[in-house]
Amino acid sequence: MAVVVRFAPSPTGVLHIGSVRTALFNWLYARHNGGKFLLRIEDTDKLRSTEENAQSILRILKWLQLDWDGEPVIQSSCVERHKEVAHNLVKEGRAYFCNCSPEELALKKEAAIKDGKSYKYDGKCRENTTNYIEGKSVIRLRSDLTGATTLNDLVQGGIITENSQLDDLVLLRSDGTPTYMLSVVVDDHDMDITHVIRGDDHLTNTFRQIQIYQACGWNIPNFGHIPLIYGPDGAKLSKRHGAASAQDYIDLGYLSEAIFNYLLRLGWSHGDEEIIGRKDAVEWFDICDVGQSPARFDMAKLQNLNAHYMKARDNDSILECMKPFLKRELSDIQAQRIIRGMDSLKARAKTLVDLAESSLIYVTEPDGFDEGCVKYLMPENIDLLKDMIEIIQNSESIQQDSLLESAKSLANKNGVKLVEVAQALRSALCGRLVSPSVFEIIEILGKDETIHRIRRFISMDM
RNA sequence: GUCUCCUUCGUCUAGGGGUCUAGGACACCGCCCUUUCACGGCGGCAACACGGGUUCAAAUCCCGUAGGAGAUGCCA
Repeated sequence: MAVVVRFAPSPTGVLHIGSVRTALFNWLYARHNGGKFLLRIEDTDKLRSTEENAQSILRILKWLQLDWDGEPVIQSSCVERHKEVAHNLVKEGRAYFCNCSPEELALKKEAAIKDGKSYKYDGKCRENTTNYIEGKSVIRLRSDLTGATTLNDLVQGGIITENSQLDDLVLLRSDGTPTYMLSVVVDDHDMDITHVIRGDDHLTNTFRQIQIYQACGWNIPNFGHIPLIYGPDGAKLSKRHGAASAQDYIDLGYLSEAIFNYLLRLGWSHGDEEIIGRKDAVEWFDICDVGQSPARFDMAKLQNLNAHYMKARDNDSILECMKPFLKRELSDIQAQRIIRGMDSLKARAKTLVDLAESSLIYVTEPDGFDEGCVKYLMPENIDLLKDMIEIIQNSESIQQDSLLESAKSLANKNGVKLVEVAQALRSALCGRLVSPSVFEIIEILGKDETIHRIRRFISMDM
């Protein structure tokens, strides 16, 4: 049987990082099995859905290279079909018109809670298949409330639920629009979905949906419910934990391959493998291997992975990725400097934000000096810097190895350690005490810029 | 409240009855490398939630307990 899966986000907000993982697992499952990965935009909540959100979801899937097959299905365009299915169900006696008002129901619910009982619709209108009141009636499924339903979940295993736990769910609202429960089932059936892989939060809904499948006389697809992603405190990951949307992580300076690898390893593993690229992921992934327990999001591990993938990228492509974080245009000479210094820069950065920040040394002279730099404006340090200016000026080549040797002998001559010379230079050139090798920086900056920055530093009054 | 699911180092996980004095990775700590900070190398700390069974043998199977999460909408 050919595998057909789908990712069905609703464009009522930004794409949650947990949804991205759901998309990833669906995509991997499809690609691993040579099946199809379809997309469905669930925009039936017209009030909250926006075109902008829909576009941003597509953009993020593209960013992660989770390519989908065919055109996305827009759920709102299937509404007539959903209605038709609901009304047919009434005709067949599998559903009915319920004329109970929301107020009436709310009262019953309140009473049930007061009695400490769980509320379920009492089936008052169960026999009504004829009296449809426009604008008032809803269509409810006549659920089978006897026996039990068994779900063989691909991730969670066998789960049995007593049907008596269910009640007659609403299929069509009083305004005539279909509910989510109906829409998903109809669309998944119409799209020939064979495997529904989705978040754990839908697990209990699945038993209701199975009843809809049965009422329609349709084949029930396979289900796989993947655990939700938690924040560091063990609650569902959300905005209050900081970054929760995919866009948040893009803005934080993470590479798509780092996100891909991190999300994949969250709840899934392949022996001791940690660094897993797309090719191996497709080859190794199986939904059955996804863990049953929820995982907490660990930013430190993501950062580690991101650092790895930044080093793995070639310098030109990493510069392109970093540009948006620079928030300024680069001249050719600035770009060339950054490229030359990139190997050293990359080794020190966890994110593109870090990288952009540290690359600034090749873009402009320091626009401020860290507190610790002041020390290097003491007379004896200024003398060292003046000597360095002379050395640099008189050097035929400012190749970093020879500069290092010169600095060593200068330090020696003055009875100080090399670190004194290096930190004085670092202060002058970078305005801070942390950077790649100062001699590398000098080599890349060139004689003129280096001497300019040192003189500027010496003349500073701090 | 009711129903459902989950529970191995701080975190992600390996483990599917004996090979477990429980393995890997991140984080953390120490050492080495070193002009700073990183990178890298080496080493260390650290876990089977608890209680009962089953078995010659249990992290692994079963049952409870506790804790956590989700669902219980005319939201999706």
